[in-house]
Amino acid sequence: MERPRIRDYFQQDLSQNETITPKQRAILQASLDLFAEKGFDQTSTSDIAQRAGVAEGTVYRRYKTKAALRDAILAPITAHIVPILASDFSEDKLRQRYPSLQAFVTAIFTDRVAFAKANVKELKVIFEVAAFDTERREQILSQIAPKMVKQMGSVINQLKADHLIVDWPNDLILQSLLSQLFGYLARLILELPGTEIEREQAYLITVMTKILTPGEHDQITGQ
Amino acid sequence: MERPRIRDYFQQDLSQNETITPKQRAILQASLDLFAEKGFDQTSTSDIAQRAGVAEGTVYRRYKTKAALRDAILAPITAHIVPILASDFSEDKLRQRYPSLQAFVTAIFTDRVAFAKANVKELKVIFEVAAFDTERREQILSQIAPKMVKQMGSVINQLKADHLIVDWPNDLILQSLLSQLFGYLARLILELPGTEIEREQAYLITVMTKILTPGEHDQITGQ
DNA sequence: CATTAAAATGAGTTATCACTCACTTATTTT
DNA sequence: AAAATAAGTGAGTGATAACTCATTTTAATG
Repeated sequence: MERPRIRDYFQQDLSQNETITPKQRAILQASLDLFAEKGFDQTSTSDIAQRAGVAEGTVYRRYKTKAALRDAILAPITAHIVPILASDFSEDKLRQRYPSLQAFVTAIFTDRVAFAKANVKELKVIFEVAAFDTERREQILSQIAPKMVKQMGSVINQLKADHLIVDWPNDLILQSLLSQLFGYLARLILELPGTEIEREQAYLITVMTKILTPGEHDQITGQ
Repeated sequence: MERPRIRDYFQQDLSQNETITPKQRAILQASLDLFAEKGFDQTSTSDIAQRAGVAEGTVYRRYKTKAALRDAILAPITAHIVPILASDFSEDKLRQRYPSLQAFVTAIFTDRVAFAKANVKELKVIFEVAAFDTERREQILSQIAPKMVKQMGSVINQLKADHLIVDWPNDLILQSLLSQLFGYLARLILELPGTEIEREQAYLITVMTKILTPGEHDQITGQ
């Protein structure tokens, strides 16, 4: 159940070249918390200073601008979200052959959901950027999407060869999987009321398995 | 293919009590456009004035604050999104019995997707508010969710009685449907690259039909 | 056409907030 | 322990942006 947190990768990143003081760490933590709570624009640098228990000048010691501060938070997310979401993940989970579709779906999803849970704040910050900054959104996507399509694609092809999965184009398969995951994450991030996480998770796996099971309804309708 | 637009309901709302001048209309339109493009905080009132072709003072004539301006845009959305998303919709589409699951899904989704397409800007503004304003999010949800659950629930029950749909709790059924819709809308709103709308829509219906078709995989797994 | 009311204007005010800098405190080096 | 370097401070600054108001323009009314 121990999941890597983006925070940890951040620490790791820094300790190689530079050191980070406790106050600077407090500033990063406060920024992350506040950006996730109120959004970037609604968070002032004096808010951050107050929450971190430092003077406002200290906020500007390491990071020249407020935007740079956000970038510092986002950097490890975009840098490590790729290995976590695709590569690293593939090493552990994608190499092996899956006996059943259910096994595949369960492996993938318990993993991804746990990761998301451990990094809700970071995801919220990255979603805010992606929502209104077109350039950055495309940049982030261009980092993540191709690798993911490739990695997952190979497993899907394997499952296709074993006739364990529906014979749809890979991008469409990924899309419906991601939609379900995305819908689940949205409820998680927004803390929608009446959400019983355990029950949902089990259901999510059932639904996705069902989507992917080969069957009679598999021809894609419409013109 | 003619879909009601939130804009129209807005106009309708106003013309009952007060009149709205062309300049005030231009201000509302400019606000909506800019809020959707850049986000609320990144839009200044002088931006709005410029886009609308009026003086900045004019912006403040009817709406005392910038927030009130956003509220004025949001009001008809939250007020009419309920009838459109649930009631009105139920009159037209939910009353009739559906011969097949596919017919049901197609009816529902072509409808909802067309509506969303016609109101992308409004949805974007409402999502921004919902993302960081907890109170408003809950308020909006409390308006929409129960009615939707009730309306859709009756149709789902009908389909259940005819054994046309999987025997899951209604809230879980709605959830997976909404996840797929939500995932689709996200791609639509964010204009993700490589999105072929027609193909996606057909696929969406196929996936949702598959989810809802009764079958062997229907017991919900997990502890 | 004259009068009155409403709408619109834009220069001006106030407040906020990102950011700076001269200075103090802590830490490391010699 | 003295000197040097780095970290931290907080009052201050400039710019921006929300908002006001005295005045002008437009529209409505008799």
